[in-house]
Amino acid sequence: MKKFKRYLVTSALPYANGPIHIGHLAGVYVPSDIYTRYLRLKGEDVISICGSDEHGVPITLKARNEGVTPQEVVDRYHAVNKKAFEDFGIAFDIYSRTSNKIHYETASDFFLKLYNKGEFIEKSSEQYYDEEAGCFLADRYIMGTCPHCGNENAYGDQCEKCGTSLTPSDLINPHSTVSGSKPVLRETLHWYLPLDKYESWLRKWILEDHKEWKTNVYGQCKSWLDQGLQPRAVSRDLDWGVPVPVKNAAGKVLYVWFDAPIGYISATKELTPQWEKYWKDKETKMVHFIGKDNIVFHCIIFPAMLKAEGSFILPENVPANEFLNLENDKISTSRNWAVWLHEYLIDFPGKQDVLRYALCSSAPETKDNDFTWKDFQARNNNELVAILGNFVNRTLVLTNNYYDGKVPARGKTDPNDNSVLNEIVRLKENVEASLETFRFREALKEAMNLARLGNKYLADAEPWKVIKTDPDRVKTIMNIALQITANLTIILEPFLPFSMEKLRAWLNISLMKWNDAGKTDLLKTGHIINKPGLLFEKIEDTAITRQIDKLLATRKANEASATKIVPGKETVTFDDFTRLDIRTATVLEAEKVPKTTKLLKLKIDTGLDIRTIVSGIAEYFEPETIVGKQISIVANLESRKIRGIESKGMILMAEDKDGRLVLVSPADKVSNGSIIK
RNA sequence: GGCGAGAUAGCUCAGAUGGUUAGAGCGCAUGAUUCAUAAUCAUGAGGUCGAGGGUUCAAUUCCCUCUCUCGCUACCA
Repeated sequence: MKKFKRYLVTSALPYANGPIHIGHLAGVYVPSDIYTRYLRLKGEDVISICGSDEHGVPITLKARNEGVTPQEVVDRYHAVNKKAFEDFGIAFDIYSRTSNKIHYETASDFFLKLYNKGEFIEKSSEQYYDEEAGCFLADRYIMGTCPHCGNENAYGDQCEKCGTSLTPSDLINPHSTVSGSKPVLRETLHWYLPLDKYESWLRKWILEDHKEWKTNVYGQCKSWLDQGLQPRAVSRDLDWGVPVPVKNAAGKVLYVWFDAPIGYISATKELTPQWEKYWKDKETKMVHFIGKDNIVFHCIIFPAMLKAEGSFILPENVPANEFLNLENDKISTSRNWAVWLHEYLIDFPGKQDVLRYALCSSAPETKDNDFTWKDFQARNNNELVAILGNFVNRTLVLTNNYYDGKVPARGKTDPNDNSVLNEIVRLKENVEASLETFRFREALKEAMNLARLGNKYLADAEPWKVIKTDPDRVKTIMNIALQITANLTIILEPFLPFSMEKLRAWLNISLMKWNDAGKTDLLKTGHIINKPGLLFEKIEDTAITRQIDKLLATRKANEASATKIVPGKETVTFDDFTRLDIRTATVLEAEKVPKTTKLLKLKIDTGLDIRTIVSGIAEYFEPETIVGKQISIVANLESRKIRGIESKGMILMAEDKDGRLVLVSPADKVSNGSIIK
């Protein structure tokens, strides 16, 4: 394995439109923190970089909804998250933010460098524009009626009612949320990064030179590369972000995906004037900790940007994790289905390490995983308390009872003693090997095996019995138990920093180096230790029940809002109504449109004619069962080509709250083409 | 529909270039023990390794098809 002089560890910049939850922690920040602490313990030159990602449309939207400025929104969450990370013991060297001046400069410079090198393509396209407000509209700023479910408050990119993804032109009655006016298409100029230009280089760099990357990461990259890369716009029309630093770019900012990863660079600049040695020296190992949603940005796009710039190093590894679920349900900020870090820190004061332990133990390293409060409780009570806390407690209590807290001398050791002492080294090496390959669950398990080893040693050696017959032998036993305890303070330090600090205070020692681990004389004979307290305490059912009840209340609230009836629409005239030509018809033939999931191609008899309608109902109807059914259609809807098939009209469906579609049919058979009025 | 990842004991996960009884932790059962927060230690029960086919002397491990979960992507008038 190549040896590096220094390390640059980055953790995905949390988006500053909401607080941090356990999903972020398990996927990104706990692993990156363990890795960083381990490297520091080894005495490596390492810096850990993070900060708030503060640009982008969702923040401007949130600001608008709350009637405040975007800066106020990001100030709020930046403060909350910075403090929560600190309190939780995520030891970044810097937690910066992308609304900083230094970031604006860095991002502008980066853009300009590429611009001057001619790395961008300039292209104009048509975008929606609000003539009243005088600005271009992001998809999110356009609202209208969802063509799918009739929700009048659908966004231009997605209908939140039925989950359908949309483009603004799909909307019925589109209007700008800025001024309420009807948006028009207008030409606008943007810069594109031609990712396709880097495709073959990326292919080699990832697929050939980094076969050691995690399979989920490698596979995802391969999938993107095989699909072929397209030029990607690096700018957009928005007034919140880093302005595009060239002329004729008024009202344009860098696209958030372009400026966010540059945030790693600007944060490093802010941290140290020596930033370039971390970013531009081949002997630096850069590692990006991210969640799986970020793979494409960190493995494809950002490396392409760095490569285009020319002077930067590339990541050695991108150990992306999968997602964490909560009590069998996807974590969701908007549905409030989450355990929020800042709330956890209030509900479980002083228990940072318990959450760190629980999240690391079941981190979604190879597939999505589930966090449950019961598991959290079990991890604490059966492992931290029973195995680790208990071993430490018995050792320190016995030492205090027998020797008044003075470390006894180790005399002659027997074969079992020796194999236990050797085992310490072996475990240390195992932990190290796992950490180097980003297998944090395994590393933690091996580290805990040291406490298991200690418990077994005490049980086998039985000092409480031997003390009656051979007190000298007990000195050796307790010396070994104490050396194991001292080793724990090193090996578990990256995982449980708060508890190990406590333990060091009881042992009356200071923090040692990683390479001291494995030594069997960490505590000198005669060294005085202090009276211990409890390293961990049991978590009672009531505390767990309270958390589960909190989630149940959330679920109930969500269900109530989900079953809420869509509000009535505004009054229309009778004339409006009669403009719609709604009729009965009969399905003659039905077949699935090839290579689609939802589309059914139907031939129907409308009484007027036999025509084809394509409808997105294939998930709820088998072609065989729908043939012969009498249905209702809107016969005079303008025709539209779907998947190359001319669709004339629309089939009427009732959509249940769970999204299930049901045909709207006449109660008795009537002749085809009967008017519905 | 396309692509990627996954499916192994009640739970969380290892693992095998194909080869005698498939592993660990937690949970569970039994026994031992009392220094310790009813903690610990030992032993044990639990798996046709997602389903079906194929290749092979031999497959859970290789190949094919399928099902389910997650993600990306196409599609929904």
